[in-house]
Amino acid sequence: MPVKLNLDKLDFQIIQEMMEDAEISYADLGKKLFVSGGTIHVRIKKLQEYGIVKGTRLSVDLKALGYDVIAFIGIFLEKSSLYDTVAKELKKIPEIVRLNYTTGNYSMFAEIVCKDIQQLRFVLHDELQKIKGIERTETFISLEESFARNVLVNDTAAG
Amino acid sequence: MPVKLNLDKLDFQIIQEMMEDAEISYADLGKKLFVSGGTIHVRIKKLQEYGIVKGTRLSVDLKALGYDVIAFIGIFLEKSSLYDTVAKELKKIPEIVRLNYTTGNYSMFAEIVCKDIQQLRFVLHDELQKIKGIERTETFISLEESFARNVLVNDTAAG
DNA sequence: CAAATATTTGAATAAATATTCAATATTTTC
DNA sequence: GAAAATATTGAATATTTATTCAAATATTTG
Repeated sequence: MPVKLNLDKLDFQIIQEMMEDAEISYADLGKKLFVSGGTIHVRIKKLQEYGIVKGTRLSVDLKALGYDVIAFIGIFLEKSSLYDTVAKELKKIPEIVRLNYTTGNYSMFAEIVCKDIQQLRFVLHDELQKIKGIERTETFISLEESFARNVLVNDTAAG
Repeated sequence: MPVKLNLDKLDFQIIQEMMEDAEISYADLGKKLFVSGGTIHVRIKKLQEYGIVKGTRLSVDLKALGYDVIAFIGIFLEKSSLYDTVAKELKKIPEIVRLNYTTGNYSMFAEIVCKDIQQLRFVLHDELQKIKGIERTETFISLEESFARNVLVNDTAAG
């Protein structure tokens, strides 16, 4: 059972700012939000205790590293009861970075990151086809990412 | 023109580790990767100069904040030339956190994060429908996220 | 509205950690 | 394979920044 959350505007502002840039110091963030560094400290400690804040991650330019190809894959299963076993197999493919069980047309929805179309072709054709229970797949290759951002967090009806 | 990258195994190991946890100190990361803290320092400086490393982001438990509903939206446009104007309109909707221009069935592919089904309904029905140029949409609500992780980076045919 | 409780402030301090750098080791070049 | 160039080491240092805490403020409660 989660602790009853009682977050105010400042908590959400801290989260929003640090989702963009976690390197900012408590003092500087305090200046930005018109409170003292001590208050930022107390709030972040609270957010960590609540389990809302779960550390920081390095932001990396994957394109610059050569990971140019992003695609989405809609997956049709032979039987939806096969979800767990197929998910387990998909997890073994490192190029697949995300998998969701979805309503609608597809049984599951995957995101894949590759270095080039050859690698994508290999995963789709050689690896996915081997997995028992997948009926067929539909691939949507991203030609351009228009934007990717964080959700705007606030306290309307939260917690 | 990007600087010719010359990244070795250690660079990729540093990136991989810090994509999971950016709070680790140079000394500790050095221990983990069997080099000195000084070497980690030099490598990270290089990665920053290359523009590969772009700061750190706070990792937040959105579910705990009440953002329970994730959905994917396939969007059909009346004419694919309308992409830019529609993208601009979609960017104004804060619940839409990501938009890709894709090959395949749909013209564009969006991801949306909401607090509840009511909010999702509102965005789909009241906001998306208002946008000129959208023919129709297909929504896939995530019932479960099986996994979400970073791609495995390495130097095969990189940079 | 007074008392009790909780929160914020801001400066002092402690702690952590990035940075520096001479010595050493490794790799590359000719 | 010797010389030159480059990279690593690891300890010393400087710097940053989290942490602490008493006083001041603000908020809640009966």
